[in-house]
Amino acid sequence: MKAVDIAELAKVSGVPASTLRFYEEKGLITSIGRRGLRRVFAPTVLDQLALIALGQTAGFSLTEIAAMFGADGAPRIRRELLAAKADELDRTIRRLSAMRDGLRHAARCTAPSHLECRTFRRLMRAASARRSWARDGRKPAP
Amino acid sequence: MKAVDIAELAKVSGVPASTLRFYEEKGLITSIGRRGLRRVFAPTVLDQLALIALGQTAGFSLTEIAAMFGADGAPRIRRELLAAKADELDRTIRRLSAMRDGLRHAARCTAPSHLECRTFRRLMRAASARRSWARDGRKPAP
DNA sequence: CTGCCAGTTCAGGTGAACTTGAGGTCAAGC
DNA sequence: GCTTGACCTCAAGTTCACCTGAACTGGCAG
Repeated sequence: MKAVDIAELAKVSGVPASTLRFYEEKGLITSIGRRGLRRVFAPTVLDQLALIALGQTAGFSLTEIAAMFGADGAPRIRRELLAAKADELDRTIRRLSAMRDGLRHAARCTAPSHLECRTFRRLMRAASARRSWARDGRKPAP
Repeated sequence: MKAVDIAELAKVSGVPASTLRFYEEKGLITSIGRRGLRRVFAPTVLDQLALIALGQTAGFSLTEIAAMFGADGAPRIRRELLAAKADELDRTIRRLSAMRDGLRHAARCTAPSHLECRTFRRLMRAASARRSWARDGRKPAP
């Protein structure tokens, strides 16, 4: 496996050089050395980048993702963390699904104003209720 | 219906006073007057706040939400916009579902490193591929 | 040897959605 | 009448994930 410089890495990964530098500064990736001033990366960085992309899509912050790499750059992922994120995603998905259905309904609902549509108002209440207990961190009793 | 001052509105709506002021500045809500210095709001603002919360959960930005109110504060929502957002949500949901399933698998997968798990690598590839064409705005041919 | 050009560092900017802090004001209670 | 405390304004700060620009450096072509 041969080393790649930042331009090549940017090209094959699709990640802009500026972002690669930013990631290195944040400790998400590591350059294996320099050729002159130029960073040189091991090809395994591609895996790390893919992992970063994955983590982002899953909703992890860059800081959280950084914590998932060992000093060697190999992923050290706690499985409970993954399960927890999966559960979180599940909740998000449920919420978004309700939202999508509500939007679909509202889109074809014939009430003169959306405010007069029951489904729409139910959604509105749900959304504001969610915010209320998101503010103080507790869910009201059902 | 009686008017409410900002403290009361904050209490019943769960939205901090600072946020209410911010929303007013952004044109999302309107105070009906002042009592001394204090803002006084019409109770209908509660509906607007609920609508804002709804829009946010649906993924609209505050600017987009602002555009959904007429000058009178009554919602003027283009139905096509709702349908479009519903479609967008649909795509998001699909993506997140795949992610959730992948995470669940990875959480109980017994491969020594996640990098050696097929499912995990498939997810990784999907995530980086998605980013690549998100960067230049086109989806590769299937 | 010289000059080019793609890389480098470092400071600062972006935008979204708010929050915080300093200093000012006013209606109400004593 | 004076104090108090909640609200006011305006500027600036915060977080996240980057991007931009200016000034600089070094390998390589000629």
